[in-house]
Amino acid sequence: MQENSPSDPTQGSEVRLRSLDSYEGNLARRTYAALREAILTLRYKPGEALRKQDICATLGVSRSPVAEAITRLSNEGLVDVVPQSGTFVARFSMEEIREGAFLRESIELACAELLAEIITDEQITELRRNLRLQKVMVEEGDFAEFYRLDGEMHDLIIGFTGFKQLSTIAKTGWLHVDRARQLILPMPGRVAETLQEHYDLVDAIAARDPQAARKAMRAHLGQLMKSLIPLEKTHPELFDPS
Amino acid sequence: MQENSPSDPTQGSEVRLRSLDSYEGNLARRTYAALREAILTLRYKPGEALRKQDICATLGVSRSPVAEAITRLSNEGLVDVVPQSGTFVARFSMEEIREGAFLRESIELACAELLAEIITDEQITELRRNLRLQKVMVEEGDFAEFYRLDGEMHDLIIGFTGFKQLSTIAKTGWLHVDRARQLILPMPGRVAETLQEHYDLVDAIAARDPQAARKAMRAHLGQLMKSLIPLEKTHPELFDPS
DNA sequence: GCAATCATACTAACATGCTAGAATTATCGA
DNA sequence: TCGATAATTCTAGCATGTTAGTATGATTGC
Repeated sequence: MQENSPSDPTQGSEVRLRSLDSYEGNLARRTYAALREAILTLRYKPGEALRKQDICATLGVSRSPVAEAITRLSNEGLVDVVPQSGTFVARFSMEEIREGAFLRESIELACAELLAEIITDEQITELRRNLRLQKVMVEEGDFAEFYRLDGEMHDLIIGFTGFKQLSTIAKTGWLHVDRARQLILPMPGRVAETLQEHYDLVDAIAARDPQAARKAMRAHLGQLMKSLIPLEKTHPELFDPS
Repeated sequence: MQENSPSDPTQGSEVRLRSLDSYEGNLARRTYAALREAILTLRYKPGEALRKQDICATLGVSRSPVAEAITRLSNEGLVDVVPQSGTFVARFSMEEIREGAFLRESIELACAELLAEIITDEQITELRRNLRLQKVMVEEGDFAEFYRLDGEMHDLIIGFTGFKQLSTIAKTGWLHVDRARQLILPMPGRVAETLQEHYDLVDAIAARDPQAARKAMRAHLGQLMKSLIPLEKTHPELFDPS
């Protein structure tokens, strides 16, 4: 379990957290953001213990903001707090991943259906602009930027409904999916397929066809889940024993 | 704004919070539960300032658990924290209410659709048992118990999908709707209609008819929203200026 | 060598002191 | 009388001391 170099046991935690300057808000919020990013990018490994003292020392803050940050992470299910014992990065759970995908599907299906009635031409243009950028990134092989645009597109779709909080909720449920997705090496072929699925989805919305939008969204998320399921066998140590 | 009796300004806060013995978990969690209940039942009025000192004194705890509780309430949008100034019970916002209803509709539509394929006979029996109890409560005029059963039925529907967290998320979005619903005096006629809508919904699920289930769910939530919209005019002081 | 017990070193949880900033009130000036 | 300014009193946010419970490792008894 101990993966740090014996010669310098503190190094591991120092390099994993970005400086708080990178974030905004009060100390607690920034600490939360730093930890969250480190967990989602797997710089903190599932099952690993979270050492408050190290975190305090690394970030240069006291225990208060760290404690508040951990409380929030616990609410999101990214860490497990064991009373009087310790705090651990949550392991993956295929159950939670399925649930997060189902939640997002539920929300986006409803949004896509609603949008098919109310979407404006400008909004369609914005979606298509995003798609063009996605295409460029696929061609250039910049997968990181592609995934960022992917997330942005989903955000746009939800945001166009006019609801302000919905995107946050969809993303929170999506956290576990996103973390697991870090383990998948992006394969050019699959990424191209994903892009095509995005085209289908936007086309359906632009055509103001709710049924087609639903179908496209289902197919898209179904493909993603298909790529995640094998992870439980290839990385069993990162998953909840269940 | 000051509604307490001038002769005893502390009384107001004392009677509004139930003893922490009523809840379980650590102090912070119990404090959160007590405050949450008081806010949702409108014992704390929208717009009102939340006095930490009073809360500490009333519950007999220090500021730490109260601060953590308020942080969680802030995440849920039930209170607004103004830095270095104060914490206030969030006012109603028709926008948020609509959004909460949309979220719940999204989730339950997806659940109802899924259930139409996988629901078991025992689960249908359990839903029908709940409906019979609802009917009794309508006949006896026990609206509080009726609403409890209402919530339980929605929980059953979501729970039958096998997803564990979904119900929590649906409820969190529903918070604002539930709080606003406290303002509506239950009218026997409307409650009977609601019961009928519940029958329609369960019938559609039991008939394993996803389309009918969707339609019934839509109609049900649509009726509820219709009863909430007038509140903004009848209780403008409880709403966000927008 | 091995199991049970005890001491030590951790942790989360809670209490409390302190600080900077906002809001309110009181004071002053015209 | 009224407007501007200064003092007081709030608050959230942060730091830190304290406590109780857990896990680990050493020690003892056999």
